[in-house]
Amino acid sequence: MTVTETTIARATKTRRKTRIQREKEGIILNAALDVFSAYGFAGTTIDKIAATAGMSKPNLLYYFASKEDVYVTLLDKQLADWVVPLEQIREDGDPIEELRAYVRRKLELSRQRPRESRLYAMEIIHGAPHIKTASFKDLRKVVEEKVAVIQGWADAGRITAINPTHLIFAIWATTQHYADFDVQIRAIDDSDDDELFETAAKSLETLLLDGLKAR
Amino acid sequence: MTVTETTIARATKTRRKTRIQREKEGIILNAALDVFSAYGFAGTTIDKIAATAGMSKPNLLYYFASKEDVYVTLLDKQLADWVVPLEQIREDGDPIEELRAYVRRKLELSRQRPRESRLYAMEIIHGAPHIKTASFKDLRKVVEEKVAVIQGWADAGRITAINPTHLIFAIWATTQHYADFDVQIRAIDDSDDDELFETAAKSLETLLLDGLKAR
DNA sequence: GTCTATATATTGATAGAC
DNA sequence: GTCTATCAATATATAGAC
Repeated sequence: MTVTETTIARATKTRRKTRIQREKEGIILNAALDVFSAYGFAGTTIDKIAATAGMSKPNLLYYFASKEDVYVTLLDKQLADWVVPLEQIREDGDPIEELRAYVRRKLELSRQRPRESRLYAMEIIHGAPHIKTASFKDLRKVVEEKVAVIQGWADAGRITAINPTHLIFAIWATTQHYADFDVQIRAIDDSDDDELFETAAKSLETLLLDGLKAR
Repeated sequence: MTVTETTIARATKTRRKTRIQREKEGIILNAALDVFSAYGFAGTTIDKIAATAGMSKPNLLYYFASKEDVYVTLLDKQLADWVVPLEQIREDGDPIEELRAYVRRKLELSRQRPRESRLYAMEIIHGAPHIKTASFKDLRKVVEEKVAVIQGWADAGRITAINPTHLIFAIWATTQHYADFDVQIRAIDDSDDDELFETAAKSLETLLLDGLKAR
């Protein structure tokens, strides 16, 4: 066996072990997202997560130090993804089209990742006890940046005057509502998934953006 | 002592006892609203509520049979108040003015009763395990009624075409956002309470209603 | 790495004295 | 009506065998 072969074998072995570990962690995190987003942090037991993930409680605790460890890992991941759609707004694009695309992205996330939306919403409603001040400062920085962009558009007369911060709040609120208040919406509206989200998208564009078109 | 006097004394005594009981229950419910809205149902302990209410745990359980009993009492109260602002929309009023007043009422509630808003939001996000199907049916009925009213305004050309159901969803989402996501909003916006809500009201009117004005 | 068994802590609810 | 003491049930986390 050559040195090269040995190196490859060792690297492969290490890599595979790591990959398996990551797979297990992925299974746990996916199960945890199910349970946390449905029952909240306090309402979730390690047993429930372990059962959902198809393993025993001590086995789960072999991969994560504690229930809080699992939760914070999940939350940090969500926080990182949180601002991405906002960051994608481009100053040099067409204002209405940029905002329209932003609303679409956020609504799409509500549809495709409602568990993440609910997890985040619950954490905020509870006063964000697990979110570091630094994370909020990062969010604030991105918001301030995009607020300046939108204000610039308004100043240039490319959209009508609006408070950009509250426009962003309104986009967050309306799009996330479809994930977070799903139960209530389903009790009121009988549309199937496709129809509901298509109608929501059109309605939100009309409501939030039609009034912004410079005349 | 005459019969009349005895009767009065007895009635007074009974009445006073009931009033005191109601006062105690009120103190407990207020404390419970504090704790439930901050920590959720599972995250709340009877001890925390009792301590906030300034009494012992067994004393609290003298007035309410269980933790769930306290919670459901609060939730039912909130459910009853929930649809009132919507019900107040009048078909024979000016459409934009009726909707404007509705937005104001909902925003005002977010400001003055944020705990109730958060309690309700958490219950919905968790899948509304304590809300009876009948309650949702009541809500649905009121929504359908007002959807017909708004649709009628649109059909008559008094407002521009919009999906009334999603307009109502948007009003709920945006107004409640200021109560439910308070922590996040405060991390982004430094305005004091008065300024924040005044700017929010103006922004929501512009965003949600300006586009609806018939032209 | 995964299991069973268990130590330790918390909590909902009750018993019973005053 | 209010208290102290306590029971019974859960749940987090660990010990230790395999």
